[in-house]
Amino acid sequence: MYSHGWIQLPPFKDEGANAGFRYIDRLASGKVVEYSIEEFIDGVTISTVEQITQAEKDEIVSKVTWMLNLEKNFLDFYEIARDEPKLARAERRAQGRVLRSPTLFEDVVKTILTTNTLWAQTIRMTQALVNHYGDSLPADPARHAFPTAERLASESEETLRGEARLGYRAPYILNLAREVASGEQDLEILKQTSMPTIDLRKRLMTIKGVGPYAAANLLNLLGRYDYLPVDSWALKMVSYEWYNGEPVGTAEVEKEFSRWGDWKGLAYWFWDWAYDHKSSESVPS
DNA sequence: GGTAGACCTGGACGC
DNA sequence: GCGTCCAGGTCTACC
Repeated sequence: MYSHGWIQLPPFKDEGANAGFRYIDRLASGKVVEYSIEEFIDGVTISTVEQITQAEKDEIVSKVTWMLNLEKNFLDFYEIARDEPKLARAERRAQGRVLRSPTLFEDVVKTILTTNTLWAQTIRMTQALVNHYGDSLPADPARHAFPTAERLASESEETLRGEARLGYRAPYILNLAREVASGEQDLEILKQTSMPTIDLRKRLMTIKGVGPYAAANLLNLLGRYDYLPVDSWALKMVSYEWYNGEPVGTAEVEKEFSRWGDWKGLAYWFWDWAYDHKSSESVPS
């Protein structure tokens, strides 16, 4: 849940340590509900305030299973991580799962909003999209679900720039929304595809606004861990981990994690970075 | 296939 | 108060 920042992006709502999280969702029926997810013995519990049908219940269970990647087994990763002190805590903490949105459309939009900006801006832009274009939660109309592709597709680039302040990302988001809404782009099928990772990466990079970093981030979310989302943060971490703070490039990041093969992404994601420990004494935060 | 320059935004910083 | 820089990159034009 806390392994990356998604929990901070609406319509997720963090309920605090040991209290799980909430998510406002527009179901296939069009009904907008909020569900709470809490850890339970050997699993999670899901609860809603709203009255829902059996079909809606099944839909929510299916979505939460995807969001928490509950069907994934990480034993192979733990096996190779045990001998690496920097990863030894992963098994103890049951790490490996990375929170994701119910739809890949939402995760692609959010990933594009992480590029070339500060995290605070990513939160602000996501909040703006949700507030302006997401369907209201009937029980609390001030709160909203994530906007559908159809809703975003109906907006103009100027509106997305002016209202949501997406800047140059506005045409990327609009283009994606229109392709998904028209059926030209089927992102949901990519969740279960068996195509090789290299081909899936190429497919993701056909989306305007999705480059090497964004594609690798999305591949990790899709459970493909053989590419690294190398961004400025990764360069900084690797620099302080192995190069005494000297500037490094993508090649150095790739080199340091190459030995983890198909688990590269998870090794990177859950690495116990030296930078975190010494940041307060030697590195400006 | 590699590289330079432009791109929205808003907070931090220096003056 | 103002100008500059830059941040969890990507696209396009050009070579």
